[in-house]
Amino acid sequence: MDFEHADALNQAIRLLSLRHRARAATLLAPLGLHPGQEVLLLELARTGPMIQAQLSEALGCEPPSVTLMTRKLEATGHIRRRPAPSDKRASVVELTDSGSALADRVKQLWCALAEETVTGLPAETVAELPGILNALTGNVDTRRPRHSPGRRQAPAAEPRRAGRVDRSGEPAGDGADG
Amino acid sequence: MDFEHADALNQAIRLLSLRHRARAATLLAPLGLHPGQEVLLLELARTGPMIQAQLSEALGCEPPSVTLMTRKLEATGHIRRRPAPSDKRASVVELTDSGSALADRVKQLWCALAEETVTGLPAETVAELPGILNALTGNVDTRRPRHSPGRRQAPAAEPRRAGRVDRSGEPAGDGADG
DNA sequence: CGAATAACATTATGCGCATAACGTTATCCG
DNA sequence: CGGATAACGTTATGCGCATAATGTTATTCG
Repeated sequence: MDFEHADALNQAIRLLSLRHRARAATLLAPLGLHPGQEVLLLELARTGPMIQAQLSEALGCEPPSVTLMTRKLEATGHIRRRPAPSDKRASVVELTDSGSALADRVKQLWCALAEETVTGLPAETVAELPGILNALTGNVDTRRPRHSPGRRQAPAAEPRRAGRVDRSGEPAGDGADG
Repeated sequence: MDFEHADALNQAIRLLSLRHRARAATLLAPLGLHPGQEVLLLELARTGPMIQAQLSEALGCEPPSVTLMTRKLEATGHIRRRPAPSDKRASVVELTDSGSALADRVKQLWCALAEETVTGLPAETVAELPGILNALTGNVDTRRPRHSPGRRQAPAAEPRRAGRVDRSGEPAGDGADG
């Protein structure tokens, strides 16, 4: 691939990143949220309570990012953190009632954002987009090299399955052991 | 669009952003560069000396970002900043020799990154990607609303044309007046 | 001409990303 | 059992992004 084409592609990705994120920021601001926080709320809404390590895995970001985001969202009362019952290293994160309500609003603006993003594109293209983009992501994913199980992938598969924390709090312990 | 599809798309964009940028970071690190700085060097290499306002416009980011990046790249000797001859508000940014050499290396890794990104995708899809991604970007671009000339777009078109600074230094003044 | 407005670069601050390092807890294995 | 290793969350730091504010300079317009 020559430089012109390479540049066109990389720049296209970069600009989409910037603008999509900025647009999300605009939509999230009235909810008092910053880009990055919304996916954390959505993940908790989808999966239920989980420990922070599982969150960082699910979100595809590093633990310190989750630490800071959960700290802030806890401060605003949208999530709650409590020690995992059977693992003193871990803390379970869950949505509060206000957090659940907020997640519902995030879902709405998330739909609006996606619709806005694909406006004017053929339905066929729209349907293929997630797959294409995920393929690109897989190609450059240094955390999960292609065709390589990697150490990181094996643990990811297990905690995610066991990560669903029952309200009784007991499976949380098992999840943290995973 | 229902939430599931919207989520799939938004998450795909988000993850691509994170991973592509992280991969770029890995490739840029040996050159002592951080993601974001490379496009500044590439722009100067492509267009030649320009004032910072033009740079921020070309890169699609805000002026303070350019201020800090140019400051750092000047500190490492890769660019040079000098006052614009006919506008005391502006400063002209240009590559040094080491900056030009560095830009050449960035071009190489930029090609490698792009090739890595599209590995395994049909050539037809690859050819369409920049266009598709740019369409998405245009849809969510709050700085250049679709179908709206906008105040911002008018000035952008002019300085960019006149922004090409001749080595004589005189057109720079004209550019800054734009 | 001069007040009003706009442009330029900068500083301050906040944000989510990252890496590096750390202390505590849990697990593994000889 | 106990040393080695791994996992967890946290703190510190750096980075490019953003917005808000600022001071200086340039342009506009009555």
